[in-house]
Amino acid sequence: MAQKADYEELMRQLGAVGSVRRELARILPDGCSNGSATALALLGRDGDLRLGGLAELLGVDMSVTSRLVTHLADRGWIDRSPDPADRRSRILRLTPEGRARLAELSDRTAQELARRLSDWNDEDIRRLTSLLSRLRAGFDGPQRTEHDARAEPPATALSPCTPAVTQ
Amino acid sequence: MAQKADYEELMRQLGAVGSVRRELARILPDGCSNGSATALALLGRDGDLRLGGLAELLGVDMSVTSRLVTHLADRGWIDRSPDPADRRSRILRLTPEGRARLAELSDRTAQELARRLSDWNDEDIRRLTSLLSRLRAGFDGPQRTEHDARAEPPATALSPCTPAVTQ
DNA sequence: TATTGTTATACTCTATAACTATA
DNA sequence: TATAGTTATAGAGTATAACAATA
Repeated sequence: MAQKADYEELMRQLGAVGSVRRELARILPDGCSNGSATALALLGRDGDLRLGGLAELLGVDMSVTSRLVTHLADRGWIDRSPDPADRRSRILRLTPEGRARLAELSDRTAQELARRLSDWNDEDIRRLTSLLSRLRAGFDGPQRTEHDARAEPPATALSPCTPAVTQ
Repeated sequence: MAQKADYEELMRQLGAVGSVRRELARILPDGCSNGSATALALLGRDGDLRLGGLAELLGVDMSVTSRLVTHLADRGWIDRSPDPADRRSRILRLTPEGRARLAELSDRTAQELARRLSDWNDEDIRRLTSLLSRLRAGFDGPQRTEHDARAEPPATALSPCTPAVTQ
């Protein structure tokens, strides 16, 4: 186990991520919150999803995701086709307009990050991404105590994109 | 400049930090939000601060900080003594009760992080902390465009605690 | 005049709970 | 009975703007 001071410092830096995200959101166009942008990106990367799956990827409650999805559908960026396998669900998919929107968002975001992180090399960025992915994996699911940790299933749906190797 | 896909993935992982922080906040005692805990930690680490300085360290507006500080003072965890150098300001300082509270919070947080990140070694944690510190540094202050970036002063008050070396 | 801090207000994001429809 | 999703509501957390006191 690491030193307590190391954990404290990690906590402080995690808190600062909030202001970074708010700053990044400033460059997004109208109708595109951070949540909208993330949802579009996930649908662009992972293809068709159901609401629950998207909620899990976003790391927020289904109720939050439901309203977000309504927002995106109202703007014509996604469509919701019936799920033939389960009539309670619908399949979420980017429309061509949504894909164009996503491309624009990606451009803006990449441009802003390149500007803000001009002194970072590719390796730095990938390393941070990988570590954040591992961090998230550690917080998946509800709290399992140290007692039942080994009995737990390996937590499927959220497999990080970056392999998350230690080094 | 990194690949656009790398930036996109970084964005997604930054978004996930929110749910990690919410999960961590669940173990905090009543009256202690993430903001309260962070403010106590900063006052514990950096000693006396004025409201503006604390706001800058927290990365939020002074109005937000003002209410947070009132909350902490109401609970007797900090006191606000007059600043002899500037009668508009007050000096914020942990009380003994605040220090005890902070110790308890640190214990809980370290315990929870140790549990969640049981497969992390000290080096992993320090690396993530260092990278987040650099990330934050890149987003300091208002947006400076690439045109006036060099004319900008070096942004004093927020020197990251971790040296933020590239490796 | 400019700066430090406070307060009022509104906006965004989030979870909880009650509900509907389907499995 | 259990699950997927929707909606109503409430609670954090945040910024903007108007203001007071002081520099």
